[in-house]
Amino acid sequence: MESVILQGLNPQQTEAVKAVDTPLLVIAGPGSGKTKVITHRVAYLIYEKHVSPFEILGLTFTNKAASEMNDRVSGLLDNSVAGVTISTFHSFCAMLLRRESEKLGLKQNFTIYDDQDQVSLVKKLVKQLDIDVDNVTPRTLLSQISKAKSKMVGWSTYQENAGNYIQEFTAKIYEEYEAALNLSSALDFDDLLLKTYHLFRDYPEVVSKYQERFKYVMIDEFQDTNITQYAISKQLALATGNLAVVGDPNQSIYSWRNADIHNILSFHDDFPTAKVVNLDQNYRSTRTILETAQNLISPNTEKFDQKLWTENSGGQPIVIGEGYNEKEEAEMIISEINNIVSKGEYSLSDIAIMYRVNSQSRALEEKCIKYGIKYQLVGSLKFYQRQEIKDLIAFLRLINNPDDDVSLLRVINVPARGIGQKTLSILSSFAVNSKSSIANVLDQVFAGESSIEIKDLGLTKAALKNLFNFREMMADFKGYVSTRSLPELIEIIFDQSGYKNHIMNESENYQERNENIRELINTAGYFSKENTNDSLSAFLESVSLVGDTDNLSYQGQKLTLITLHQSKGLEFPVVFISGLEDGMLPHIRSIDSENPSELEEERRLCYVGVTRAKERLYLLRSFRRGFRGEPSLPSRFLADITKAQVVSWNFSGEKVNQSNKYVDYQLHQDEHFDLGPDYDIPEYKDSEPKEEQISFNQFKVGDKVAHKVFGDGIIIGCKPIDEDQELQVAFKDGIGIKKLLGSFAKLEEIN
DNA sequence: ACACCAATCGTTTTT
DNA sequence: CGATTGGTGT
Repeated sequence: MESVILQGLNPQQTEAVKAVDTPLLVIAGPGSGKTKVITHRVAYLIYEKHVSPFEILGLTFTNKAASEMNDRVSGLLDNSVAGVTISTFHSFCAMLLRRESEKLGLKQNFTIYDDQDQVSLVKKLVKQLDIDVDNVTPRTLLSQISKAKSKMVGWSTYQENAGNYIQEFTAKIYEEYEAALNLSSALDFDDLLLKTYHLFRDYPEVVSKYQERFKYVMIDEFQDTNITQYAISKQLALATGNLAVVGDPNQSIYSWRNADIHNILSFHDDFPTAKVVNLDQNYRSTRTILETAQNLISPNTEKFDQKLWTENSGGQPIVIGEGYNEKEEAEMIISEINNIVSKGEYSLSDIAIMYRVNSQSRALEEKCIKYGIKYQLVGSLKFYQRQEIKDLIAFLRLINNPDDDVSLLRVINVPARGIGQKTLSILSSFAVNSKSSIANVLDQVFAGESSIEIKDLGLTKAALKNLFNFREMMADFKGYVSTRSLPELIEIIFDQSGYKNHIMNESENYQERNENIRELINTAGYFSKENTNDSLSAFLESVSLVGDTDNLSYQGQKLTLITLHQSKGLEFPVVFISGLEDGMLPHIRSIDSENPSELEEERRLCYVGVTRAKERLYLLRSFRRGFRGEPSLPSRFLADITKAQVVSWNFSGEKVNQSNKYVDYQLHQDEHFDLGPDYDIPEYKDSEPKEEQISFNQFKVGDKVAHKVFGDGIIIGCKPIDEDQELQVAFKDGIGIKKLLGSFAKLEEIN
């Protein structure tokens, strides 16, 4: 058995798999077989050490990672794995808190506030306090609060240590914010972790229960954990000392979300008996790419000493190119993709374009449309963040937890019910003063439960009537929870709340919004089918923690457009990184910051992108970017890539859409491109390129078409020529590949 | 209370 | 340049 489990593992991987009775730190370089080690280690525990699957806990940071680990483990273990707990930190904690809720005086059906909810709450609090502080936005306040929470600093401690006016203000908001969450029976993401920590700290019998249950704890992407998460891990693993953490400090790119790179860097100090395994053989990339990555990362000071190596061949040189502006840069990228795909060297699903900020995708998308290239934009507009979805979810949350004021305020006047700002601010301030939720105030007003005199509130008759109707409507909805299925319930709310009519009247994107709601109803249907606990509360939790129906999978032949952050954990044969300019990557904020570790993180971000590539890597930059269009310097990171590894894109100001000439890159000395610090801003020789018109071409690669003479065929190439397009079509029946001009060919699309 | 218009604003990454 | 905020008028 042992031989089977350890088969195909290299010595370091084997060492990591077999180290099961000691703290373990695995430094897993990119492409070093990390997932393999984790899954095989689980198998080893179960089959070799006869550990029950129930005693194994795997924690990850993202849902993607959790579900991937789940798939890999169950693939390896033939379903005998049933019982291994693999989940994200956040959902693990949420599960725990629901189970132990009464100990913390928490309602079991607490609501989880996401980013948007938090912002709207903080905005409301700022307004209530009526203090104006310049340059302090709700977002700034929230990020400070979140930072404190992820370091386990409560509001009172924060207040004691406040050293200036802004911090005092923040402390005040922090205090109010906590009170508001409490009143609404709501937890934010940080609370899920923090309350779990408190639970373990204050209830020894609880922590020992879970220590006994989970004797083997593994944490993936350990470099992304924050202080609280690490503290929880220690609480869990204290009894056995059996904590295995896997990660790569060089891929720590989430410090802005309070991940602490020191967790992994000083793990060995916390656990002096820990075995440290260094996975330094790379199986993913060509030697050139790997060496480039190494050169890129080596100036960093906060890192683990690791020298990656590979048995892979050298492969192609890295391609570096510059466009005049972002449009030209996009043109270079997309036409090159079109080129290598038409030549059959790669398919679209082999290729990814990565960038620092989401807004960079726009220029790329336009060119994709122009060339008829299918693409998928990873995670830009999150399904559950869309307005109509959030609105309907808010109704559901309110049914589940009437005290959830944020959700109430969100939907009480959507669609318009004549409950305006005046009314709401009266209710709100009354609720604050009486330390109760708004729903509670309404109960008191209409159910006559207490001393609140209607006239004392100063509400108009119309407002009262509208409030009464809203309350009745919510009560009706609540009645359906036990009698109808989840999808039916959503359908009823959609219809009877007037939301359906509401979005129909906004005919602009009625179709799209309606489809989104259909999608939500479908999702609810799937959820009911697949989960034994299909309660409303469970559904809402899955919505806020599991989030998107996992990135729509990689179906079909599509080019991937993705941010560098999101690319972590993925790999592609061909990778383009766009925007290698100072100010973009590294981002301007990290350059301006007096904290040098921010710059190091940008470097790691670039490193993550580079190490996604298996065979070919293109690094692109643009001379002018954005609407300001100011000239920019090449990214300082480029200076750390040696010229020996690089080939310049032979593009020197010619019109881009003429031919594929510039794709024919040849090694040449290029004065145009100087990696040194004395870089001169190049003069662009031609006049500003004309605005290209985006013509909506009829055909794209992959379309099936019929031709009068040649018969049926499939489009394999597609090159725009002015308003027209030159098509390469592979016809059936031995006719072969023909080049045709779109406007003359009279092709018909067939299915 | 609501709809529309103007001005402003601030530009990262997200469980 | 785009989205969001604020103010206006009905």
